[in-house]
Amino acid sequence: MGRSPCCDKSGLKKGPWTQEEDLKLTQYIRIHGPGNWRTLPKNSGLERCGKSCRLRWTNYLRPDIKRGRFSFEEEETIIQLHSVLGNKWSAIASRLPGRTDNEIKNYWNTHIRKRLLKNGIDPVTHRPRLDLMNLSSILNSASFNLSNLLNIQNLVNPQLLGLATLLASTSSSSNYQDNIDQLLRNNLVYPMNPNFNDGAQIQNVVTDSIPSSFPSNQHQNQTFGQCLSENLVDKNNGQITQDNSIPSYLLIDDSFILPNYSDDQFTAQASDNSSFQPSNTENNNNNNNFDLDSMFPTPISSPSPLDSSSIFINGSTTTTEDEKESYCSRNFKFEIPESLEFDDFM
DNA sequence: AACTAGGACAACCGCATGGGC
DNA sequence: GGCCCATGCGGTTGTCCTAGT
Repeated sequence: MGRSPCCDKSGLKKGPWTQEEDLKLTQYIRIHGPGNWRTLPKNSGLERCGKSCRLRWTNYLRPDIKRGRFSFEEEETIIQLHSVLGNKWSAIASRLPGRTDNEIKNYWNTHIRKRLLKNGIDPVTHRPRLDLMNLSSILNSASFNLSNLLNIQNLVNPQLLGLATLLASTSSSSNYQDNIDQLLRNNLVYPMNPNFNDGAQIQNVVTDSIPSSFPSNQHQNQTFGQCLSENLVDKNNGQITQDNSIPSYLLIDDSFILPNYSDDQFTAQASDNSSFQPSNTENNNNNNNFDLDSMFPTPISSPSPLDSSSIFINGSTTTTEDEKESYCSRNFKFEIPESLEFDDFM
């Protein structure tokens, strides 16, 4: 049986479209409008399959298509939507005016997906790659001395990996909130301000939840935090809430700053070159599962006290390459020695 | 300058879906 | 309800371009 072809393909042209063909198609649609794709080629004089005409029109010739490089905001939107919708490119495209599903799909596969992989994020689940996370236990294993062999200890902080593993693996357990709360109590993470499409709705809430010890009054225009979904924030009390539908890496990667600590405090460099030195409040939690102080040692590989990309400046729309590059990896940078095959971890 | 590998993106293919008859 | 057709969708392939050697 099998489905009959959409048109008789014998003698029909395939491959890249010529300017002449584009002109024919555009002029025909300008007069008759899109649709009736099966009969369009015959009526317009094109030796193309109707399906091919439709694709050419919808993906390339349509006048409302926005061409050119994706903006930082568009990229954020794609990542966010993909974490919720998966490979529903048309659904994602419907929320990005001027962008086609094909364009978004290509951009995902050629840019975003690779960047996520590079930064240890599974592009399908949007969670940290647990196989990478297992490096933590491997590195801590007394019977396994690869870290010494490769001098990798200076590149990967096992405890940070352990934290990520915990957050990822306990996303459906009650411990999850405990761990987040613990980090918040110790000012080791700060809820971040959304700079996102629906951010305005939750901006105030998140701002309110910034620890009082943080000298935010010095920087009226800058609030800290990133919360990619209002589901993460209880609008009534500003508390971070657990939502199992949100991939846990978002909580880690995009919802919290994991500052680099040095001498029990961290410094941060803002875009206006002013610096922050929030006080480090007392750690009153005696039930630490982690050695929190040592979780954020002197920056592992970054020369600056705190990678400036870890600060998300409210309202900032700057899109430097560094910012883009760091978007998916503000907190977890798995720097793998060149001598180590990245594919070995996959 | 020539060649090659990899990236980027346009286009294709097969299947799914929905509406009309 | 079943069939056919038009269209939509997502995965894959093909082609062009560019950087590196």
